[in-house]
Amino acid sequence: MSSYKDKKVITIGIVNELTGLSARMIRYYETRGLIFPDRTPRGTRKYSFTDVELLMEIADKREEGVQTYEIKQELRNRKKGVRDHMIRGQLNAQFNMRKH
Amino acid sequence: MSSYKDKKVITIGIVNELTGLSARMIRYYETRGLIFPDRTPRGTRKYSFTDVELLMEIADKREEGVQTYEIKQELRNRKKGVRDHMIRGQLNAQFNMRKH
DNA sequence: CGTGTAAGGAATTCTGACACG
DNA sequence: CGTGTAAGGAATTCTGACACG
Repeated sequence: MSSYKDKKVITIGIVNELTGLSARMIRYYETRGLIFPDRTPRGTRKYSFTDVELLMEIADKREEGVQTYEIKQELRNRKKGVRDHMIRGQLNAQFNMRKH
Repeated sequence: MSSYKDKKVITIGIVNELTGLSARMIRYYETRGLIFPDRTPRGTRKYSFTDVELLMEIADKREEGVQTYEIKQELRNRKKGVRDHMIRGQLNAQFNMRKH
């Protein structure tokens, strides 16, 4: 299910190059619960390409004036959407099993 | 044609974690022409997942006692294989165009 | 040939805080 | 609330070189 896109291997400086967001902003979005980098043994943050994409979405929202808290709500709902989708998938699988 | 796998965004420390190869070895394989990282503006090396995979292959070859020069030959031939494959693809495309 | 290591410097990252608003 | 910045320290990376073999 996961792949290179989800491997957390990008340091904050590179994320800055990729997204245009300052390290300060990137760290702040973490304290606000929008993003969850891994850490190396000594604490350096590591991000995935998925994280980078999310940060770019966050940047867009912020430019529209959306506050971090609201963005967090949206992300929460989106996750719920994914969960529902997976549950629906499971139910369908069970249904199909009984059908045959 | 390219994707996340080919984006050069991984620093040498992370590559070390991922491959188990020492920074010294990783740099050495570069001087031997086996691997070609990008650089940040100030010279820090950046690798792709493809590079990481290649380094693991190189590590295997080295364990078998294959010298870097020989590994380079193999890589050269492999590239040639890719080129031929692409040329063949183009020829086939032209052939098929005339067929119809 | 391939890799380790000590050396010295430059650039990176981290945290907590003050600033503005 | 969101972001910049100066501060001080710790960890990273870089290059050129000596070592062994």
